Amino acid sequence: MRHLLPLHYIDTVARSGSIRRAASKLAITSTALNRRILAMEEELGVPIFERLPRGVRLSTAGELIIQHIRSQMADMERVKSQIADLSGARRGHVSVVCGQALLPHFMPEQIALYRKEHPAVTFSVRVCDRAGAIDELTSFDADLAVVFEPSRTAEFHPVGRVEQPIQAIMGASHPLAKKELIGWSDLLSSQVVLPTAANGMRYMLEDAMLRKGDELVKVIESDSFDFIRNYLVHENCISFQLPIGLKRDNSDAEIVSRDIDPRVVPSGNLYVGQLKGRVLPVAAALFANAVVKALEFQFESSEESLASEPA
Amino acid sequence: MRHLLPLHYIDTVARSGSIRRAASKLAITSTALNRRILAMEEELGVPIFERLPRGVRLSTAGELIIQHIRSQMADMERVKSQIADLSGARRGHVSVVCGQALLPHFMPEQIALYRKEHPAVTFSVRVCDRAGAIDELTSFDADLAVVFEPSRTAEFHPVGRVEQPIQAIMGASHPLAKKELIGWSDLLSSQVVLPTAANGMRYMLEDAMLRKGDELVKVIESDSFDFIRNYLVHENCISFQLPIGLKRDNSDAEIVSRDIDPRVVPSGNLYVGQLKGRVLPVAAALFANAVVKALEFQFESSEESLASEPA
DNA sequence: TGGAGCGATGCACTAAATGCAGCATGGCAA
DNA sequence: TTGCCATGCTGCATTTAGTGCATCGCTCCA
Repeated sequence: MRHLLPLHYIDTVARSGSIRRAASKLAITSTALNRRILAMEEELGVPIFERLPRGVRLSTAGELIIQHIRSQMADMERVKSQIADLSGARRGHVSVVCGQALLPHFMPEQIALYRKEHPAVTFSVRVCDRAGAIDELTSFDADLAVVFEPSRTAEFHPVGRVEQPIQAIMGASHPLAKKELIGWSDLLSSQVVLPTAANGMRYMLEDAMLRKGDELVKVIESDSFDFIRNYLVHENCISFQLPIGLKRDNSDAEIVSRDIDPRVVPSGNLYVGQLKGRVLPVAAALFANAVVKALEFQFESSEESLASEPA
Repeated sequence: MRHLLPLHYIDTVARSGSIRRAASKLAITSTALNRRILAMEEELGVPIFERLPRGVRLSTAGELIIQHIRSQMADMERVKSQIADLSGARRGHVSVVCGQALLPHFMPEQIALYRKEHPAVTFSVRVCDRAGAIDELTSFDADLAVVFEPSRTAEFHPVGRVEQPIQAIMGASHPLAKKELIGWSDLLSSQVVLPTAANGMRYMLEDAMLRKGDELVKVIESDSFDFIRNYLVHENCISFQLPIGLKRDNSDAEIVSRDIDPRVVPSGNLYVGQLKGRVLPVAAALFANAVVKALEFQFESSEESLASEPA
């Protein structure tokens, strides 16, 4: 799209933090880019960027503009996707951010299922913590977010929700593996491996500790669920995971999962959501729909799917 | 704004119905315009216009695109207005469509009041019937609509509402001027002057006739309230007007207004609204606010102002 | 104090956009 | 049917806008 090239330029400069860096990304000279930006600021009557000795930064006006630009570019994508939809072939790109629990089973399954129906639709999947997901949505870098206990913002518009009780996971030989329900004293007497602070489960566990006035024995902290899971094979520790991140038939030979007393750690919610006020491209909207349906089906929730804005 | 010049071109062609006509409006040659459009369609991969022997018409894809274009241009105005707002001076343009009842007193007062606070804000006021108002909103030709009983659409997002009982108006010497409350039999025995079909009051009166199974004696029909009012001075007829269209202190020497039995003609609603999903420029949003407040104050309604989208 | 990185500017150059004249086409009225 | 008009489209010369190169002045940092 030729006419929003200038917009793309500004966006790139804003992301790069310097005109020269942006220029090299855009494969033009810094001169040309610089002058386009000057011209823009000229006709706008307001500087978009503050000039710093080491580069540029968005001015207050620039913040407004960049938001407009990103929404404009995203909306153009939506229009193109709708046009493609007219001519029969459903094509387009869906950009999803999600928590790590979605990575092992749910997301791959869902995307594969969707792509079986619409092979011309491409996907990008990025991992995010609760706060990062919102950022990705507001910067229009992601169409959809699937997050456990997202940080509350007015920007986040939930389109689906399903309850997810946090479960304890451990190596098959762990003593607690014999119990059906894990209580608070079990947790206190165990060595625990925790996800890092940005994680939604960690957030809820911290909350539980605060209420109980006790501290868990944190021996290892990691931002990788994959690492955590594999570590439990080697040492008798306990960690945590959401049902959606576990094999559905509990067929993992190395790792077992156990319910936690809900009075100790209450259930959290897994949300599917988008940026408030945005109209998604057809492909993304349909995928969101499919995901919400799948969640409700898999966890036989009695929850109604949240009402979504009319397209 | 240079970068949305091409968009403006397409918009103008769509409105003009022919490339040559649009070109002359835009003060360029038809050649240049034609080629820009061809280029656009080229990079979009889809024709935007259908070529007819007498000009062009939007294709299905074009309909989608024009909607996108208009929303983009309107949003750019919003951004510019917000930027102007940053630098202290509240400026911008507010485009309002409203019913005729708003013209004699309410709108002039409100706009004058607002402009006293913000002299740099300019206004355009256009008169519309119930359906036309929605069209103006969806084509982004108007920011706000103030309409009596607007036609129901998902596109219309009400931000304020006030009840308006339809009143009977007549010359001061009319026999019914002696009565306080006008009943159905009074109306049937009178010669009535009616607004044309597109009008909201007419709509409600037709409804009343339908329910009663009686027909009023329509001697004159006009789309001008101004004409109707002045006609009543010359012949003993009855017509109708909303309270908001009448002098508040009932100080008109020539024309008197009387309540109508609410069992005969129920109250209608006057709505202030905008296009659903749109974020208004600061000036327009603030003006909308002021208008809603004024309506509620003037008619001492107990109604709450409807919740509006966060800006 | 010198070097590195940054944005801004003067100048020559290239590519894109424009205007002019003219083409073919399809409706419309005589 | 026939001439006429308005329409969208195209080749060519011209103008305009965008680009790249070399360079300046600035600020931070080692």
